Amino acid sequence: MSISISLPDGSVRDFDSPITGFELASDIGLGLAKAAIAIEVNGQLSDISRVIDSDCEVKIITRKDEQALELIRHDAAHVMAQAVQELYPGTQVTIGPAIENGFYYDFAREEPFVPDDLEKIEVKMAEIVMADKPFFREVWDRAKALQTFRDMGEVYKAELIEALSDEEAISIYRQGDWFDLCRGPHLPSTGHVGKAFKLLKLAGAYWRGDSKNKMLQRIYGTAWRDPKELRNYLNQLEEAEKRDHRRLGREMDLFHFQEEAPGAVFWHHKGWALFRQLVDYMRARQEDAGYAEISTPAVMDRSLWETSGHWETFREHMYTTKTEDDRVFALKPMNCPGGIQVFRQGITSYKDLPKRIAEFGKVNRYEPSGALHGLMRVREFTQDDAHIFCTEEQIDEECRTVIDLIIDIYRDFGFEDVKIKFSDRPEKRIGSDLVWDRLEQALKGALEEIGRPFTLNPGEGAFYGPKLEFVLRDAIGRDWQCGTLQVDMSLPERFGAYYIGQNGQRQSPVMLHRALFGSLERFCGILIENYAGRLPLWLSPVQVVVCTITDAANDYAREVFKNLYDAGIRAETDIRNEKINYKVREHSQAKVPVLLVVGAKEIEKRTVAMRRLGGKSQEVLALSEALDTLKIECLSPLSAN
RNA sequence: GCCGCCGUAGCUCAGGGGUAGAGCGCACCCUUGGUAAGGGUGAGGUCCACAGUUCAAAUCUGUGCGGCGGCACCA
Repeated sequence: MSISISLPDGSVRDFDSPITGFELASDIGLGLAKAAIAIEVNGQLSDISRVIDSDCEVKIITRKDEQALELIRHDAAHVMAQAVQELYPGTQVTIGPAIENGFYYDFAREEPFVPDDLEKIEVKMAEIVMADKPFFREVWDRAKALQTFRDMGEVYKAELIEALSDEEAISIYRQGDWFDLCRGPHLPSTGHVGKAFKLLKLAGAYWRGDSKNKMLQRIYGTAWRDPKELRNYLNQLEEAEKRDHRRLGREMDLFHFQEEAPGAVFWHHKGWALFRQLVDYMRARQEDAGYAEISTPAVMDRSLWETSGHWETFREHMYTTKTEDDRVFALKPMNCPGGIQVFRQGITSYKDLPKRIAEFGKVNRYEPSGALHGLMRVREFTQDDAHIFCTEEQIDEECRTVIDLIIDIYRDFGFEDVKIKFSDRPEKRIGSDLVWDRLEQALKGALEEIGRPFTLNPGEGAFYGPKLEFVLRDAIGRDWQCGTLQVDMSLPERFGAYYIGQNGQRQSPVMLHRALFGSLERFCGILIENYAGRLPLWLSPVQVVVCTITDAANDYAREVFKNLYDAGIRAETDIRNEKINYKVREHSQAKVPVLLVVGAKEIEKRTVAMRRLGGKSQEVLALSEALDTLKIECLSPLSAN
């Protein structure tokens, strides 16, 4: 019997009998054998001790490889579990995978862990790592495994074993006296975890991710190849914290929240300036794209929500109010029912379709308290909503136009990386399966025609129709869901909306629901974080501050300001009795993109000293020249097109 | 909603069973200074709310509200 193993460099090695990964590495070189921590067999990561008994492609994994991180993290989870069980006897282990940037382990224990426990656990983990116990893999008989874990009182592990299919091997990994049910693979020994790990936070997590189940205690940690990488990562976390829109919102005087209005934004003048910019921009884009803007009531009678189906499918998220005369009203959680009422006025001919009706609608949704998060998840927000009423034949083109518009608009805000998710029928839905078939087909068809890649999100559609979601990636690699496009035949029918077809008969239109920013509030949050507060000039709440060197320049500063104001630039003057250093520092920290400094020299020559945010130096320009430059730079991308 | 942590000056935070603290900010005064903090003086607090324990509660206990980190949710 001979086995031939091909290596990544293209070479092939033949062996007379099965060999382990370690033996293979030794055969290649002693240095490699020393560095080897795992192998990849036909692309599948595996223990270094694994026996190779057939022809295959093998890659020896060392600490330098990307896969090493996954192993280190997974092993760190095991080491943590052992540490926890040694420190807190009676604690049950459940699952503990490697995740992006780290790992976690879920434990079942009556008493809660407290933050101080993390330090103790870390110390114990370090001991286990120092002990450098080898990981041994064992395959157990199902009955034995079940019995063993049950005897140990590990009911969650027993449940996991029961859930494993018959053909799946029940593997156990042992590290010293401690062992765990685990699919593997693992590093050669606990020592390989190294020192670059840190426990980060405690959290609750439902068993198997289901809120009907018991809540477990999760401990999150991070682990890296070496302390330098760890430090790097921790710095990254700090940096991310600095661009947190909630912190910047306060520092830049954009908005605030307070107890009496949980999940609702108090927009300050500067934040509102940003918000208004977004609305102005979108309004112009939509007008160009043939939309007509409307506005509909915030509070409407219950009967309308019963007709729309919201009362049935969405009620727990709706704010309602009962009036003196015993009528029940609801605060709108969506704009679509209102939009349909406008469409229903008068008689629409097929010649009038498509009708694109837009609304910057403020909606209120009673979100679970734990979901609230700054501007990103609120209970009251504004959608750049629109409803396109069209014929079934027009779905395709309208969808394609919307998709193009979204992509184009995101680009104007600096987001190039946009992903699309396609969601089909959910369990809780209205409308017949036949209609769902047609709508899903139509939406998917439009997407395919455009030729943009998309991923499938089964069962995640809206209750009235399938949808697309547009996910953009920000400057530090986080994904945000913003735009959405939904196809709907149910609501128009429910409300008896119709148009007169070519044959003179009433027809029910198709309704496309779409939002591009999604929530204006959230989009503001995303922009703030994406730019770390340094918004592009056209979006900046304060574009220019005119700073004086001494109060002899006050009049000139006012004149410069007047010029800026007349040019439509959002400007302020700073004529306080402070040194220029102080003013520069303060406005720089407030992320003002342009400072114009004026003193005696500038007055005399009618110039300004322009300093840009982040710049080290300044440029002295004639006032008129500075105005011309700024006028152009402050324009929104709209005018540039 | 669930688990854990937290709530003290405008902000960031220290303290802690018996007159409430710092830095920054703010006000006033001095200073008119050329590109990331000039100096001095001063004002500012129902220590989240309610209940309980106690001679005495900002401090301990409970409940509520809110925030933070996760989980679940995001139609």
